[in-house]
Amino acid sequence: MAKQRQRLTDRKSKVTVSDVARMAEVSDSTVSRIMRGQDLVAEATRERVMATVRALGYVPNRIAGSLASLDSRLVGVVIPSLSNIVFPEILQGINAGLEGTHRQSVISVTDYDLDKEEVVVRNLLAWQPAAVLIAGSMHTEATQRMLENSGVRVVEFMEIDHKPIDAAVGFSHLSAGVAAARHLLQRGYRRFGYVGYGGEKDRRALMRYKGMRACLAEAGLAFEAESVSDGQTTVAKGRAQTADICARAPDLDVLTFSNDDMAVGGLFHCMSAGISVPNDLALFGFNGLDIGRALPQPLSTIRANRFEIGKRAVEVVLAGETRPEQSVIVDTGFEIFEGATA
Amino acid sequence: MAKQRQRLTDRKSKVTVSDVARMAEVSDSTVSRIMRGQDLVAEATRERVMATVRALGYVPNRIAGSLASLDSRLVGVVIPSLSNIVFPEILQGINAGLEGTHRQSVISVTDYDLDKEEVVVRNLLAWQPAAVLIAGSMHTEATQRMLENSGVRVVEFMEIDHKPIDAAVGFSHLSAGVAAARHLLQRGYRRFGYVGYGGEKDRRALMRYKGMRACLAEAGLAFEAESVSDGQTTVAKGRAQTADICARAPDLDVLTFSNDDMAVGGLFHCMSAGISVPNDLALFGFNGLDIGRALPQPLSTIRANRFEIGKRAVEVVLAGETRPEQSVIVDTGFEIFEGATA
DNA sequence: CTGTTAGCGCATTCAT
DNA sequence: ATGAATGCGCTAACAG
Repeated sequence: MAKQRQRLTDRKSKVTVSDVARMAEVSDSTVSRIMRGQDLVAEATRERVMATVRALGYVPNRIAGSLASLDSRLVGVVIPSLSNIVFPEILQGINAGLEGTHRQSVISVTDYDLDKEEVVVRNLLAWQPAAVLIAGSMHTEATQRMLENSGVRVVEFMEIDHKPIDAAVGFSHLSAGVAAARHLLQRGYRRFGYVGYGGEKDRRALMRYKGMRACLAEAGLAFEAESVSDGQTTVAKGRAQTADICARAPDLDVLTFSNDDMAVGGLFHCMSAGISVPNDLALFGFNGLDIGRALPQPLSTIRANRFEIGKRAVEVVLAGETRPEQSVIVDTGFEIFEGATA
Repeated sequence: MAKQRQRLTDRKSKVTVSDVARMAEVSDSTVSRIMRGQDLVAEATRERVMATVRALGYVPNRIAGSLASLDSRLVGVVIPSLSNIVFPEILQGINAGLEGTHRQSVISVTDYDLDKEEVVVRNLLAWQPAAVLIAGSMHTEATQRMLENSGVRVVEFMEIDHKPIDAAVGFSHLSAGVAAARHLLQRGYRRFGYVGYGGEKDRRALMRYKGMRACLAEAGLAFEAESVSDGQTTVAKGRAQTADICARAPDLDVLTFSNDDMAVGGLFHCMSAGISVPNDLALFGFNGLDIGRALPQPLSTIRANRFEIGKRAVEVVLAGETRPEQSVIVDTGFEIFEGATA
């Protein structure tokens, strides 16, 4: 009785199915059916029920619903960073893929820290997600085990240079590095410098670097100077590191960057310092960001499609609830964009 | 019996508190207490239980936990876009503010569509979040009502030019527009052009525009040419629209942009077209993005602190579970960055 | 087409 | 310091 009264006055007290059912003079199940859009209900009752739903401002409790149906409709997403523009782009692809399904993404960020990733994955699995989309292939043993044993679909995205837990969507960063170096060698460059960020933390940037180095080695060459910084990737760092490497190694003929942000900064340094690009010094990025194409000289780079990686990753998990016998690998590829800086 | 056996073989079947309790020979409540870090348990039992937790790979089900405790520990976040870099930056601030608490953010994107926002908010509230952080102050009537009646803390972030439902964190975009125009007038500019995106959809860009226009009007001036595009904000669009407006109105002396992305594109056009900045044409942006400062000529702009907006928004909801009598307004401010382009 | 009956997995009294 | 009982709000058989 007291509780009853409270229900009517306390704005925060939740309206439940039973409240709606009682007022509409039907059973709970009927309300539940209607709310879930099942079509085996009489049009008349549906309308009556919907009217009281609106009158009471009833919002179904998905927590209770998920518990009862053992389906949370959640898709866990684990990314290393939000400050590197490529990850928001992947999130856009994921959202696009999820659009129209009844699934919701829950995003967690690891800051490129594998221990943090472990915590984040544990917390995510606690929500009983229908699937987990996780950036990268390198995890702690515990993370690996949790993901394997969870039984849910797991897509490791960004890279495909490994045997996935369940599925992988992305491209080979090693091959991308090789392709970049080969392209630049073909164009006649011989004296290479490297400007990057993240060091050991961004394994994928490292793989591209290794790919380039291996390709150069085959040609009897090596990077003559390198500049690698910590933390996040920024245009400002690219500019500063380029200034630094130009001072230390003035005779390079091409600078390869871990990514476009850094390369754009490199170009800005050259503009300011009066270095003619690509005649005095050529620049080559990685990612194919929008900004690179809008520069006074379009940036030479390797394009990869982040949006598509996100979208395809979702498609893989939507394709089936259970893991396939054979792990799935989707190669979204990459392509050289010639541009005007190399 | 059959179910029992399934539990042991089927990797997907979940381990529950009861499984752990039975194996560790304690009651469910004891396991529950331990998992929640309550300290009124004997060290010996705790260790025994934790050992079986690890052995079974038990992960507590937060859905069940939330239902039982009526606390989801979720914070709903509603943003219009992921492609505009300012929103990922705000998300970083939100994550930073949430770090260490036991709260998790759940992000939804509206694409600047108020009807979509309504759907998204309804879906979010279904998860019984402890709070909702939502960009902007303009909502449909239904959205407004849902948020009001939800009883949870609601922070509208980005703008503070309105009476909030509960709290607002951000700054006055109108004032920012006025400040920009006043600054440029003081520096002697008289013939203004405007380059923007989003049209009616990005209300905040519109507010800044209106602020500028009002300030110009006071000085007996007006924008002599304008170029506004649809869709998302990109450097490429800024460049194209600047080219367009320069062709149509060659005698302007300053171009104001809806934001830095567009302004950077504008600068790129000028570089390519041999227009001397700021002598032939001055450029003024908005946001204070990293890239603007790394340009050969630092971009003149208004800086606003997105990270802080996210962080402060979280602080407001962490400050208390119930809405204060008086709605809270946090002004994170903005500042003119002189730069070298105006 | 609609109602009844049982849980989903856990947190929370209240005992002991 | 630990256990037993109750219910969070909803969905899923199963009846009718």
